[in-house]
Amino acid sequence: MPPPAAEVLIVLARVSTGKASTGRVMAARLNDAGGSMGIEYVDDLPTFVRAEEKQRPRWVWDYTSRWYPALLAEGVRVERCFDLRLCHAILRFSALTADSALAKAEPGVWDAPAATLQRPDDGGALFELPSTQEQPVAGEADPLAEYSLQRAAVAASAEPGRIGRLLAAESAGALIAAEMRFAGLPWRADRHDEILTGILGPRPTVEGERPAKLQEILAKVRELLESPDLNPDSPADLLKALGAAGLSVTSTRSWELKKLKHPAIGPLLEYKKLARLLSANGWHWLDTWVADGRFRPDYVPGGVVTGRWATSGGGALQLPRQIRGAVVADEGWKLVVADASQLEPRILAAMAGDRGMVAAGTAGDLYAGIVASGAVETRDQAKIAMLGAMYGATTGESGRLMPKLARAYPKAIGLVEDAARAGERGEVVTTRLGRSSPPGLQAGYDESRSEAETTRAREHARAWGRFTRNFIVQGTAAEWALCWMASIRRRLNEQADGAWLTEAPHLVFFLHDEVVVHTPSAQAEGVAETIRAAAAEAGTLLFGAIPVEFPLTIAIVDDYGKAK
DNA sequence: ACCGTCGGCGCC
DNA sequence: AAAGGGCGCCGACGGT
Repeated sequence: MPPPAAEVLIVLARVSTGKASTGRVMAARLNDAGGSMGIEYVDDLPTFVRAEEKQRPRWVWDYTSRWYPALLAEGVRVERCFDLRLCHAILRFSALTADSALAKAEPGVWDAPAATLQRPDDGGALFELPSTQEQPVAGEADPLAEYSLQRAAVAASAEPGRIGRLLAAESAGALIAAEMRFAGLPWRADRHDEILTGILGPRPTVEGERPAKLQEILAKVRELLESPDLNPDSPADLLKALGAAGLSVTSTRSWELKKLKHPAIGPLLEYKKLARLLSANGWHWLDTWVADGRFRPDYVPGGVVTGRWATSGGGALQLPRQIRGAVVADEGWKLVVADASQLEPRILAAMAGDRGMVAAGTAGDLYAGIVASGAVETRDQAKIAMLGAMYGATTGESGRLMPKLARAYPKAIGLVEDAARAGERGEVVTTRLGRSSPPGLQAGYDESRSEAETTRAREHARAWGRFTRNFIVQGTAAEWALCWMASIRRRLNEQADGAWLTEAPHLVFFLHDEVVVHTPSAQAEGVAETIRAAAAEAGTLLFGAIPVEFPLTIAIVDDYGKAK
């Protein structure tokens, strides 16, 4: 199904009279040149959207999570949208649209950070301003006016294709985030409880009491450190006890403690491990975040400056491997777990057009390919050197190995080095599709200041350089992942033959370079192929004909714990 | 009792 | 083994 030849847009805005929201919605139809095709007022939005969706319009609205969850709850999906707030955030800072009226305007309501916006289901209108007669939102919050500003910014851009692709991918991500929350990640509370019980002991009957295994280990630690009242959850208390036992450390970080030789260290590290599991993903987490066999975190597209998603609630992007066994497919269904292997270095190679590094990755394992080229001696060295290049390591083995990489792959390493230098000078850097780093640093520093001030300013500049260095890689990888997911969604939707979202294969989880699709068992193999085809499409969308490969590791499993 | 910051650690 | 990028969440802690 190609998109309709002449795209129709429908801009939605809530209607208010005076202070009260009426529940009515204004729907303004635009042709693909942005011209008005008429306005109507709608009382029953789900019915309207369901009917219009047959013409495959692109819905334009202020904020996807204010509109879409209610539609999903009524059994209505949409194929495409523009999320004006997310797109505004991109266009506001993109170097590709820096000359636009949008970018030059004073900050307004469309620049409000996501965190300050009201929750979608709290009933209030997002940008509602007082008025006395029936009309959409007033003044600068008018979505029609905002849409034309955005349209003009894209049209006048040096790279309208790239920036337009980014806005479409970002908006598709917003739809996916809402759909994933709606569907939920299948979660078996009984399995979770079994895992916790196996590691920590049974759930304590008294609130706040430590589980048996934790209690046991704590007793051992207290005895070996001769601190009967030690609270190991308090870094200050622990530091004091360690000092009294003759152990000199300045922090209680695990990797610092590992260096120490003392009989209490083993049990102490064990305690920390278990205490972490209990506090972060224990029974309290289960009670709070899992309901009706589903975990429904709140995904926040565009929540990270680099374009990565954030989440709020339940720490969905930090699910420890220990408990992934609780993510279990429904009876007769499977989980298809796919992750992009070595995504960021491959992205870097493609962005830089570094044929040597691209070639190193074609055989499968990029790090093995780097070793084969003779740049470094072991796979571990290749990995550490690459991470150092992308994060800006200056010391240790990583810092020592990086120059070797720079000699072997001057274009790829040169790209991140240039990004770092640009950041140090206070310049912005831009991803492949056009997301720019925020203007953050005052350029230069005054050499006439004191030595200490100069040192501090220089260190600050270097830290900002490490950020911009990483930004272009992490940000472009995030764009690849958005295109990948949007393509998976579109393909699954086309194959679903009209079946409702949760009755057909659908995305249930996303983790930067990894997706999980919940699917009827019989379709799992086909889903895997769909995911592979989508990865190839994402590569082409970003890099055109450059022969760079993005190989996937795909597992078809009953539970997420078996995926890796 | 509530709020913001810090140390620590989980994920990529 | 651990220093470089990006996050969110926990308990502890110090303030009000």
